[in-house]
Amino acid sequence: MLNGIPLFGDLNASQLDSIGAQLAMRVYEKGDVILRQGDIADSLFIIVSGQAKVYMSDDNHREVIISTLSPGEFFGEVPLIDNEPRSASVAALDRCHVQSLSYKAFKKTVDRSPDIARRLMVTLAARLRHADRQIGTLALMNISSRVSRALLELAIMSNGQRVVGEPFTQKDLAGMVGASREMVNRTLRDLTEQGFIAVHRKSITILNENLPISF
Amino acid sequence: MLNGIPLFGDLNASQLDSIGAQLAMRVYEKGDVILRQGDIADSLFIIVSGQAKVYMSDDNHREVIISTLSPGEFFGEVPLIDNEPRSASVAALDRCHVQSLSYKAFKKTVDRSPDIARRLMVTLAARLRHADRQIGTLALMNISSRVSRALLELAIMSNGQRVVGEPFTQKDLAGMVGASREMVNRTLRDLTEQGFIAVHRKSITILNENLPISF
DNA sequence: CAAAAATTGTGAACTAGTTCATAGTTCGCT
DNA sequence: AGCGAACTATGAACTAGTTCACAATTTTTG
Repeated sequence: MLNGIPLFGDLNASQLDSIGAQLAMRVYEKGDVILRQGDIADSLFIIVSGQAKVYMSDDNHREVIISTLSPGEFFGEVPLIDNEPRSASVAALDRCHVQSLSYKAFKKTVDRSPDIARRLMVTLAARLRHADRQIGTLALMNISSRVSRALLELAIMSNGQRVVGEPFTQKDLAGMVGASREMVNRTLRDLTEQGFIAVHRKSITILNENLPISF
Repeated sequence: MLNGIPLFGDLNASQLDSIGAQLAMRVYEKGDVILRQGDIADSLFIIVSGQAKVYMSDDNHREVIISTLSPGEFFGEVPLIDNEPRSASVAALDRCHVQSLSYKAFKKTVDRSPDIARRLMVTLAARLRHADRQIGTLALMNISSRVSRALLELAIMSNGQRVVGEPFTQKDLAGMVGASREMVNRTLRDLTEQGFIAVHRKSITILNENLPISF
């Protein structure tokens, strides 16, 4: 969602080999924290399978989800650029296979393939756009519109229908739109009653693209 | 605030000359729109004097201020990277002198001085951190905390005191914290009564760094 | 300097959203 | 298959914040 460009997409075989030697693969179970806000950083991560959430939380267990990550996406790159501690935490939404690459190794790779620097920049730009839109949404829209917007953003095509499937719970949705879990529940009920969506088990199907988003 | 690194800080004289030839200076009066959300972009801007706001607005005249820009800072660079339309508008908060540089010319410059690409990236990273923090603030904190946070962020040292001066009105502050103007007014009154700040004319002095920011 | 425009200040009514409490469901596990 | 944990659902009481209305003050402009 954040960015469809695989970071090491079309390197040649020997380039991939030399990176491959530096990559370490790890498996995280649902709920496992992959990296933590405030930590000193020295590596970058790439999601191979599963999904993860980027989030910040406050003293009292409340949490905002800043974005979600899907296979092919990388994260943890910002401290590489500015040498500051990690600005958010990342945790697995379901079982994840994640590769890590030390900044040291990554910098070497960038030197060999300046095209990767460009991809990094395109990704940063996409994230910035996304974040700014989110700020606008939080500041200007009511909860029902924010939920609608989140659904449209999370939905993927499946059998010709837009569906928001696992691993997203109502609590996750609440974290994404900055609202209580109860309000998300009531909004989903209303959208269902109005025929915009259908909820089955853990998946939500969008029946009508024109979800009510009002300012 | 977003970034103190001047974009063309230490180019040599001939490099600066060749950019200089491409720069166009313009003056904008308070309130003038410098660029507009949705526009196709072909240039980058650098603030020489004055301050500007980056904002998004909805159908009904409500507006969120995403960030403010001070002399030395540049803006409008995101479409250069991803070729998408402008994601926000920028308007002058007071009289501004702004230089514009076409993407074409900028790209040429980047080729000559790869260090500029690095600075661009550092700025993007800073903006992303700032935006993410803002998302967290909007989603997790109450208005009084958001106002306190904004004051601390906007304050500059002046005669050994932290002061938020012109050109910020209560309406601007409201846009920055995603709240109504009235609530900002009431919060400022409360903070004054509690001895945290002092308001004189259009400037706010912070008397006690420990403004009440609670989650 | 006077009139107009913008900004600030505040009370009162309203409303969107939270929080709490509690029950019903589904999930995951041994 | 059965039990505990997590998730979903919903009503009711509460509260933070909005909106409206209007007055007072400050700033801008002819």
